[in-house]
Amino acid sequence: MARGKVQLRRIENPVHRQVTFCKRRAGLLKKARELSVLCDADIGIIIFSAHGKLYDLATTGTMDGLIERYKSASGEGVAADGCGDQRVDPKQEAMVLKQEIDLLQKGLRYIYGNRANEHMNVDELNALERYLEIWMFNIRSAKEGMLKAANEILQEKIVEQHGLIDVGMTIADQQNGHFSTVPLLEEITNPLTILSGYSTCRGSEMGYSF
Amino acid sequence: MARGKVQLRRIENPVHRQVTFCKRRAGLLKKARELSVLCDADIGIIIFSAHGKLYDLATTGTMDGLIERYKSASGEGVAADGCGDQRVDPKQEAMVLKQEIDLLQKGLRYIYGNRANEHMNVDELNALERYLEIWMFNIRSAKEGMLKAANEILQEKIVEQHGLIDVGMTIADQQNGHFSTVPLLEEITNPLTILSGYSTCRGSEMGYSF
DNA sequence: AACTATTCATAACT
DNA sequence: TAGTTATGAATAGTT
Repeated sequence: MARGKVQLRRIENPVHRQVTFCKRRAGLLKKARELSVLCDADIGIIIFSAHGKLYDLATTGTMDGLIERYKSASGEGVAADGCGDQRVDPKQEAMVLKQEIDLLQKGLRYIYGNRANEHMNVDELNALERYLEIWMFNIRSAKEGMLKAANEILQEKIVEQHGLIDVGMTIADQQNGHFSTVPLLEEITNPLTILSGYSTCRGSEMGYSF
Repeated sequence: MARGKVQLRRIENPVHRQVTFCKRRAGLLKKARELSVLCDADIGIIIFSAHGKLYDLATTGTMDGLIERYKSASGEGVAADGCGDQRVDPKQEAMVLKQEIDLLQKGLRYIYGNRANEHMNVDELNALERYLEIWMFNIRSAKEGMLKAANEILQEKIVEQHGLIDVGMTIADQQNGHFSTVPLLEEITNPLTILSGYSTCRGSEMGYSF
């Protein structure tokens, strides 16, 4: 690296070794966070110092979530795959879901809990923000779908009862919350698919008015 | 890096992203091996690519061994809180938090899971949306706070170094993610208090620019 | 896959 | 323990 090429062997001087450990550990975690953000990867790192102290990083959710995902992914092996690209393995999707929940719980603890015990860096905050934007988009889509369904039912009833077509718009109040029994939209495309790679999602930019 | 500074955000071009993923993944694993040898540390790395493919490294023994060690090492000492935040009844706040998490988990299952088994009515969707807006507001506030703190530090350094007051705005890059060690804002007013009853929260309306 | 111009990480030093 | 600097490494864009 600097001021002399490094030999790839254990540093004998304990002081030098400790200093190098701190610096390189920070560098390694930084690199991991960068890779995670740049390439949309989920990364977990576990480091035990020579004296047994634990340092860890999970770029997505929690380490436990990543470990579970690791166990299911590595257990199956690559061997008997056969069938080509099944786009979504339900098991892995469940793992991703768990990670998202973990991240959100961490965010909640951070926001409402004892802040001294929680540390979220900018990367984690950005990831959480991205999830929240996606979820909000879905929720608003769902509400809009319920509104449309309700209006269609209203239209049908009006046509039945009056024997003519209502030329005006029938708009149910979006805020009145009385559609509890209306079935939910059957298909809301998974935003992680259709929106993957988007960075900012505002309702107005999506053509919706909320 | 090289030939132009990299922006710390997801690489949009899939080809570039894939190439960078391969290069940086190799670099990360190399750094981990070096740290392990130089400083006598035991390191495990788990990487899931954006498409779910697993890459891993265990510098000592197996990943499973490291995971076991991680679980026993990290399992200790989350319990004793003691010094809580006295402004609100901790018990009640915990209940509220749990309810929020339950609602969010339900929302997640609805969005990503088997929709047939989940039923959310408009009231629940509205409540969830409100929570998401509040959380997003908090997240953005937190990010802005970190940005301000970073800028203050930069300002101090500039003043120190040049012995005069900088009249321009110093804006740190919000995306570079290098504020991990900046202490988080001590006070973010609880939005459930200040924002209760608000219906729509847009960054632009709050005077923030994201 | 190989090549560089650059930026980045860091070993030695303070 | 923290900050600076000279130098080696990593890598983004390119071929």
